[in-house]
Amino acid sequence: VDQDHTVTKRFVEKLANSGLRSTTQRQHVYTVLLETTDHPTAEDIFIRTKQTMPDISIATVYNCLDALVKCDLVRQVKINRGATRYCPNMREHCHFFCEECGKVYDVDLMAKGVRSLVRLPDGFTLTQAEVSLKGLCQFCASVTS
Amino acid sequence: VDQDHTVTKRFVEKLANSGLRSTTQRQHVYTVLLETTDHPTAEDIFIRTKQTMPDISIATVYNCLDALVKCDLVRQVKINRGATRYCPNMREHCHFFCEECGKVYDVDLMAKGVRSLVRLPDGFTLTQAEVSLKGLCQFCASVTS
DNA sequence: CTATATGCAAATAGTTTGCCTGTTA
DNA sequence: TAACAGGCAAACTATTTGCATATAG
Repeated sequence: VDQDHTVTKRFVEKLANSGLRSTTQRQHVYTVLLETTDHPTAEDIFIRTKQTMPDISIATVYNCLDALVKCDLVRQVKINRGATRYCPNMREHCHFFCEECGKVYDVDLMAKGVRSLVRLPDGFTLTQAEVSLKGLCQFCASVTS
Repeated sequence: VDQDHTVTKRFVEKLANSGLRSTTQRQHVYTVLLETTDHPTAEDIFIRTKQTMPDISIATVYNCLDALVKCDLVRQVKINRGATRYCPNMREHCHFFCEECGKVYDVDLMAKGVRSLVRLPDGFTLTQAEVSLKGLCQFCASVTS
């Protein structure tokens, strides 16, 4: 529908702003990400993207993800020592990692935002801030061990 | 000196609290970490630890780091898509990653702390919070490209 | 003593690279 | 029609595992 057209236009513009091109592969990868609620790894995204685009390669998935990160359509989420995860939600929020079940949850931040917390030394320039939390999710916490 | 004795005692206790043993290797790895100002990777730590303990293996370094993280003597720092880094500074602070030179800087947080920023959903239990920042350090920012 | 930790080497992720071909603006 | 992006396979880097031996409590 029309929403689709808008997304596509924004998509092309965002990429162009960073000197990057809109390609079929980048569109598919982004679509896959928008459909996820979990925070998939490059491998997860590769598998899901192959459903609509069987010939895509893992190297291209990495390339697409790098492009989407560079133009601020997607952000990387690093939590444990495993694979990097990706998140298409660019609104300010943070990630909660459950140490028991391994799930990653989006958690809202209070109004003031991350920047209010930090006093950068003179001359430092901030482009991105990320907050990540660890603990037990409501389900795992209730299973008192 | 006496400080040494104190550190060792705290070290043994911290490990014991988590049901872990104090070993020569864990002591050396921790000592190496305490001597660093940068935020070394497991590989960096391996190389430095070999200077005082030539027979240590990389698998043991990972084991030691996991043990030190588990008993809260050390924290992991994950920033880019490369190797995990380690930090022996457990006071509340965050990490600034310079996108140009790749250095990691410690940055203080304001008094309120990270927890004031976050409203966890009911039933969630928080054990650790980490803030990481990206941008340009004062040196790289001044070299306007 | 015995559970826990180490050393080694090989296995397994996770990510990047190079080179040639295809596609976008 | 350039410059940029994709496909493939191989290279590389980061981390984990299994098993025999050593060591801490």
